[in-house]
Amino acid sequence: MARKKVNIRYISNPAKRKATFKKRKNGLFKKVSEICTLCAIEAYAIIYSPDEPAKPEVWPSDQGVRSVIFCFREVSELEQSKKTLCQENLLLRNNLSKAQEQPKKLKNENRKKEMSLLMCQYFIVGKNLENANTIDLNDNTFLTDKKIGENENEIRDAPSPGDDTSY
Amino acid sequence: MARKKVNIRYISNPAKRKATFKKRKNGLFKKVSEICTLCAIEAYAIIYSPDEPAKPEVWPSDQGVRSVIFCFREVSELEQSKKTLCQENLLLRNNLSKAQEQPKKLKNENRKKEMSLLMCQYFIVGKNLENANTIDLNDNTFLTDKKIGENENEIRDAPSPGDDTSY
DNA sequence: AACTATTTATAAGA
DNA sequence: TTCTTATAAATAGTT
Repeated sequence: MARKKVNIRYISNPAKRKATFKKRKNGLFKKVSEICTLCAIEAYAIIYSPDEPAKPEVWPSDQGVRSVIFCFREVSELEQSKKTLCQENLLLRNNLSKAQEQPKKLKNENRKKEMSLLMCQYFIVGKNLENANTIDLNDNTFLTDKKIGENENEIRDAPSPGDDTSY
Repeated sequence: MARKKVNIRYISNPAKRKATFKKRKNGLFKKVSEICTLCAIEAYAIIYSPDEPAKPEVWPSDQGVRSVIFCFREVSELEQSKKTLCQENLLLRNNLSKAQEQPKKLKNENRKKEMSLLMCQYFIVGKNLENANTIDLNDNTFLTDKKIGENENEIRDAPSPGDDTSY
C-alpha cells in the first residue's frame, strides 16, 4: 500500500511474498495490541506462517496465552473424539440395560423351576418314600445341588404369597 | 490516527471508545483477510467485544471457522468433558462385562435345575403314576410351566453329553 | 453512516 | 537484510 496500489491477490514472487508477509504480520499484531489497549478488550491473532505450518504465530505471544489459542486440528479432533465418545457411551448404556434385563428373566425362571422342583421333591418324599425304599434320597439332593438352600432366600425375598418361612 | 495523533491508551469516553472499537475491528479483520490472500496462509483474529464478553467476534466469520476458534474456557470444557466421558465409558464397560457374566451363571443354574426337574418328573411318572392315580398330571405340567419346552433347546445347545434329542 | 484531514502502514527501491 | 520514502490505506474527529 505504497509507492503503488496493490491488488489483494496472491503474490507469486516468493521474495516479495515473504517480505510482505513479514511486514504485514508485524502491522497486524501492532493493530491487535492497539485495539486491546484503546478499548480495554481481549483480542488475539493467529497466523500460520508458510514456513512453519505446525507452529502458528500468535498475539499476544506470552506462553500463557499461547496455550489458550488452539489450532483448527486440535479443536476439531477434540470435538470429534467427544462425539465418538458420546455415541459409544449411548451404545454402552443400551447394551448394559439389555444385559441387566436378562438376569431378571433368568432369575424368575430359576425361581419357577425351584418351586416346581421343591414341590416334586415334597411329592416324592411324602407320597412315595414309604412305599419304595429303592429311592436314594441322597442322590436326589445331589441332583438339586446346593442351589435350593441358596435360593430359598431369594424365594422368601421375592413378593411371594405370605411371609411363612416354615415351608 | 487522523485529524489528531492519538496516544495508545484506554479511551475513557464510552462513545469515543465504542466508535474506535467498531472502526478498528473492521480494519483489523480487513488486514487479516488481506494477508491471507496475499501470502496464501491461514490467519485468524478473535476479538472479545466489551458488550458480548461471551461471544468473541472472529475472522474468518463463516460458521465452519467460527467453531474452529475457541477461547480457553471452551477448550478446557471440551477437554474436561472428554475426560469425564472416558471415565464414564470405562465404568460402563466394566458394568457391562459384569452384567454379561451374570446370565452365564444363571443359565447354568437353570440348566441344572431343568435336569433335576426332568429327572424328578420321569421318576414320578415312571415309578409312581401306576400305583397312585390320585396324582394329577396336569397339575404337574402346570407346575413346570411351558419353560421346559422352551429350555430343551438351551439344554440341547449347551455342551451336554450326547446329541440325543429323544429324551 | 458519511466525510476528510491527518496519521499510519507499507511497496518498492537503495 | 534493514532503511528509506512515496504513496496507499486507516482512521479520529466532525457532520
